[in-house]
Amino acid sequence: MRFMTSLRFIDAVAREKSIRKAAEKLAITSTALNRRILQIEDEIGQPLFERLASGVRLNTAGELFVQHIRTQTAELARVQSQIADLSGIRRGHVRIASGADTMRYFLPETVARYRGEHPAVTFDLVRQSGDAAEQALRTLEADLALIFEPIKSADFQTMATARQQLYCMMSANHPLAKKPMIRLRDCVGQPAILPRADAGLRQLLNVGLIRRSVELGTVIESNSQEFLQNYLTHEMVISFQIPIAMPSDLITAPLNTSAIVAKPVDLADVPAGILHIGQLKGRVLPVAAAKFLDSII
Amino acid sequence: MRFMTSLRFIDAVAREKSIRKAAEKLAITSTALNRRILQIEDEIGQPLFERLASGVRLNTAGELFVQHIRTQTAELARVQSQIADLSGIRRGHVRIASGADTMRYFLPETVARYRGEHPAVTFDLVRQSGDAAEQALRTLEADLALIFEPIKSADFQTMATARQQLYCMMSANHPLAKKPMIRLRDCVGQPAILPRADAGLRQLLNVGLIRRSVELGTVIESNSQEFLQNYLTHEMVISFQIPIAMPSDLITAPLNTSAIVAKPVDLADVPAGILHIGQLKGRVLPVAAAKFLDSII
DNA sequence: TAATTGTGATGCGTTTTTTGCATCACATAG
DNA sequence: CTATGTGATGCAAAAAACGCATCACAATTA
Repeated sequence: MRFMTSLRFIDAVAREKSIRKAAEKLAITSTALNRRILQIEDEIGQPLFERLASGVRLNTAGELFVQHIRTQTAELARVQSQIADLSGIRRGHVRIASGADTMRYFLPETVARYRGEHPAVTFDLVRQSGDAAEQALRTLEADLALIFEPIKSADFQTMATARQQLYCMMSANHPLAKKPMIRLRDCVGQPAILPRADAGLRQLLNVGLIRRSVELGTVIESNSQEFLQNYLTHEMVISFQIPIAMPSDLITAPLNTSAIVAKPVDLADVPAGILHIGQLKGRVLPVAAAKFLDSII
Repeated sequence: MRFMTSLRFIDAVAREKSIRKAAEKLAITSTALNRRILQIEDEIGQPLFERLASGVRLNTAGELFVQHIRTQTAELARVQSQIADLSGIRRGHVRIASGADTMRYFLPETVARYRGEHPAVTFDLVRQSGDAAEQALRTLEADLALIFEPIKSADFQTMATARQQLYCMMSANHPLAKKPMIRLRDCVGQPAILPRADAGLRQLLNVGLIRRSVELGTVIESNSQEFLQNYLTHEMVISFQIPIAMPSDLITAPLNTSAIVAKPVDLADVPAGILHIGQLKGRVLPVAAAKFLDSII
């Protein structure tokens, strides 16, 4: 990196405590090195080194500046490696960070439909917690993020939202399965298996439970959607889910022979949560990502 | 700052989304600007801009790099202003950050003795909490720090230590004043005035109190040493202090007519705390500070 | 005390880099 | 098809960086 040359030189002189010695290591003459230092000191407006008979020595200003140089150098290396990691990124590529909710049905369907129309566009889909997804936007590791409640960062710019009512899921022969709608008080003491605390769904549910003073018998926590749903066929427990993470026929055709049923939770107990689709605030998205976002909206 | 030129240029092009427009604003020709950009892109190893018919546009790598440029620019400005603030700093100057403990007697005596031998050396003495003193070392606002327990940062390099036994202070006609040594159980329920929670002494004392299950009647908290000590003559309360913060004759000549007495707390109840004298790890101190440090040791 | 060694600073001619002009190739709008 | 705007490139001029020789100063050595 050309523009770092003078800074590297100053760092070298600080380490060697001698312009001539540093010049030798840097394979230039001492005069050239000396003049670079004088120039920087001139621009800073005050000396960075004390001149001694035995060489040079950083003064306090110099220590501050060298400290700055070293952190900047490390930062630059980090950015460079991050850019190098990007080299595989093709144009016409969309990178999406999302929670597990949308990875089951919504994103597979949406991406497949889009790729049907634009086969040249490729995708990266990273399953992450909401916090991690926001972080991925910030570091430009992702173009879009789908986050189900709550949005924590002011850097997140919501481009579209979808209301998602909470559903209670259970085996078809569970006592609660006969009700058309679930109240939280129906669930008091029921053995339940829940997503972990970092999931937006869990946080939404917790608020409702506290408000209604209802305690569940939480027997299992897992961050695996597949586990939560498949476990329902093995033990008489309840779980919770949002429609976007369920097979569409579970709600639209609830009279089928499926072993698992989903019943809506009364909105008076748990209000609908909001699924946010968004990007990093202020960022101008790559064309492919912007087009895909349009198609979702 | 000369070495920032190419970076400033890239930032300008990113803002203008056009090399020619940016060149005009920067008062150079578009060819010069174009070549600077090509050169940086060559060094990075991949393009930072997409070339469109209507101008240029950052790609993802470019966004990362420009993000880096902007933070670096802000950081540089911060360092520059910090350096500018330093311009008043004279050579032969020592900057010390310390808690209140050492400001009363130890530092006045030590600095005065040193200045007797080296009248040209000047001093800055800043009274701070332990945490703040460590921070001052890190930002190079101080050369040396004196901290009485606990050291929290790995950046702190202890150069010398002094064991300090805890003393209990009270009015000379306080019931406890007759004892040659104080046990914590003697203090149960005694009205006490204590330093605030960020003082090392308070933390040391708390550990002892919890271990011995002793509760004091804490009537006043203050971060002013003067208040704590002078208040003892007005109300029958106890306080605690370490020798370095007390007038030397309080301990060496306890039979004088002073209205206030100090009695050691049994080491089995509260172990001696350690006063750390140190600097920022890895730093080469200014000559004056190094010499002064030697004289303390 | 005097000579020697090692340090950073500086004048000057040379080399390298940067810049500006003219021009090309390309895309878009009219 | 033309006109306008864009970034890229060859070439010569201008500017900056460089290297050599040398100076001034301080510390060390003889």
